[in-house]
Amino acid sequence: MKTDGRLARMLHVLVHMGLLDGRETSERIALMLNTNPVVVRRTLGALRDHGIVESEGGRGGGWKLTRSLDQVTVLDVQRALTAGTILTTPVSRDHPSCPVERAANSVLEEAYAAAEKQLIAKYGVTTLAQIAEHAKARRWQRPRRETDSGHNDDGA
Amino acid sequence: MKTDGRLARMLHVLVHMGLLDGRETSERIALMLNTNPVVVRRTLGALRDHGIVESEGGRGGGWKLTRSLDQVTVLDVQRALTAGTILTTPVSRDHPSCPVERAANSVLEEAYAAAEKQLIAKYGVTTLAQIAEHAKARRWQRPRRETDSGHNDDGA
DNA sequence: TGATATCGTAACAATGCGTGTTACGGATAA
DNA sequence: TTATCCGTAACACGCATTGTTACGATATCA
Repeated sequence: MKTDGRLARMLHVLVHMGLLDGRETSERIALMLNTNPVVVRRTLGALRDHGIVESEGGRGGGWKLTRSLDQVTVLDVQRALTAGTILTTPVSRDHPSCPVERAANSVLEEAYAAAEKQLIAKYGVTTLAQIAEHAKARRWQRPRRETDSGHNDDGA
Repeated sequence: MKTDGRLARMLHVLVHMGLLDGRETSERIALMLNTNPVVVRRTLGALRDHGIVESEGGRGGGWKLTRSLDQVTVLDVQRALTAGTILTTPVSRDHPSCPVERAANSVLEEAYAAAEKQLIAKYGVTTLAQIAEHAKARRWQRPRRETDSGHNDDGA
């Protein structure tokens, strides 16, 4: 199953933006995410609509966080990306009036509701600042090699 | 995101098979699942490989449960369908050596691991017999209409 | 004013994976 | 020997994210 990589990408890049603390163009951000500027504008656009970042056009324009890293939770980003539920319950709709199918679906729905509740709880208490701290801790554990410029490409 | 409907379908049809308690052909099962026989054979084949059902070819052949409904859990079915994890953690792999990306991924992995643990716990204690009971209870709450033959089509 | 840098967005191809279909070979019972 | 059924290959389809190209709008700088 192909997963939706937007949340991970946004967490990644928002932390970078917070650490760099400046206005970044979609071009530079695309390099961080190993993709192209249009994808960046498309996805960051959703975050802008929810007040997490702001964008400015024209020369010298780009993207900037509207709050500090400790004031944005993973849940904020998730909600900005998709309105509804996070997990999609794998129900069947082959015979919607069949009591057996409904009973089977019920079990799955309950299980997924509980799982998602747990996800949301975790997302709600995790800030981007914590991710940044986590990243710094990792960096210290492994001494830097060559030029260490925040994000490095992986010889891909 | 398009979900994998196999688990729900298998739960649905296994309960029917347990209640009917006979050998069912992929053709008849396909009608229950509103699909075609090849899809049924394909999916039930995975369950057969894990000892949940058995199949027999030739005239009078078909599919049958190898155990009673109270001896098959939702987890058994899930495991038969997919070997690895149930949920797919939505990590990014844009710059695998970037500490920020790794830190973001870590958060997601932990959250999903906890959510999946909960799912598994629920799946492990839920048997097909319980689903069958649930279905009966529903049936009783709503008086039957017309001919009630286990599974009815939905005028689709 | 004109050149340049950036965003905003439409349009369309590529990708991945479960699903749907057709086809055909093998096996089993009447 | 014939009628069923399973087993499996092969290929098209649906659907959502991602990738790409293109072009218009806007803001800055000389």
